[in-house]
Amino acid sequence: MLSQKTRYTIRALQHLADRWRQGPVRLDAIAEAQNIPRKFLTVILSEMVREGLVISHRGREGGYELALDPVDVRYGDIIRLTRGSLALVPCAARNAHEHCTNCLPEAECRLRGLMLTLRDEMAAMLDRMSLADPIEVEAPFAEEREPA
Amino acid sequence: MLSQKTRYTIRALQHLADRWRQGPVRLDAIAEAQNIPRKFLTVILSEMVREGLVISHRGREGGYELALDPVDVRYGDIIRLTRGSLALVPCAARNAHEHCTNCLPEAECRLRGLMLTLRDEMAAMLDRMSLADPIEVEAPFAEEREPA
DNA sequence: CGATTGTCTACTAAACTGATAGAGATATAA
DNA sequence: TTATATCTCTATCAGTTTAGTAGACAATCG
Repeated sequence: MLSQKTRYTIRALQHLADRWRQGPVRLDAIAEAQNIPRKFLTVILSEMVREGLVISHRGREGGYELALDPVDVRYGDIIRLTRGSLALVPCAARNAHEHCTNCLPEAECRLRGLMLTLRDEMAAMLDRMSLADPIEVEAPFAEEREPA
Repeated sequence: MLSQKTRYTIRALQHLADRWRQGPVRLDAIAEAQNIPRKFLTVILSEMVREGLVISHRGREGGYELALDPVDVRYGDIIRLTRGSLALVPCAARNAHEHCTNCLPEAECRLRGLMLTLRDEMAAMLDRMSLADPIEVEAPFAEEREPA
């Protein structure tokens, strides 16, 4: 699962991407439009500024804007940034590799083999899509109803 | 990330798959070979028995065996079972669907759109692979060394 | 019987997560 | 130069989840 924080981050960045080159967007505007707790969003956006993905302006008329063209911000990058890695298992991370605890030697671990392949497939897709892509949304699933 | 428990589960099932039709395998044998804490493994295997994936035999010469032909146990099933869902976000689960908290309406959420596509890709791969597949392992990555 | 092996429920310590508090820094403009 | 609007940073917190353990119990075999 992506953490709530990662999800907020992605939606905040999408919000900024949609307003690319339209001047700074205030934190409160993002929080309200995206339904993200205000205080939590300050933490998230400050982090994005530190990471260089977002530029901030203080004072009147201040706010946030994307530091890069949306087309250059790929979802894979965002997730790697907030989560450390795309992999579903530490030993399958290609960037932030770590050994798993209580595992087999990596050279023998089929779970690792499988998870590496999966990671690469996920990466291929997530690194193909950027904040500039119009993602088609899908209708919500029919609501499951409580058994009467 | 997959939880440690899910990883243990998968490796335990792989162990049983490798010994399919060779009689019951004792818990201690699995724990030792797969480097899984003994007591924790009891919890895991009992759960698998309850789910019907594994059959147990008590007493002398007892142990565990897979309840199905390994070819019929797909990785997607195992993960759905232990983790509830393959999706990276609750609203993108096709089986165990749940709304995300503090999100946009699902019909408008691009994060959901993206995560649904990703989920489907992951599912395609994980449901194609079964415990019977010989997964090619990959050499461990070169060790990063501490800066001197 | 008694040794062996699995089953079940409860419990716990540690880590993580989501969120908030509040003092501080900076920019603008009147 | 002061008032105000904004963002920034560090600390803290309560709740949940996770990994793992304890220990009494049940079944099977010889």
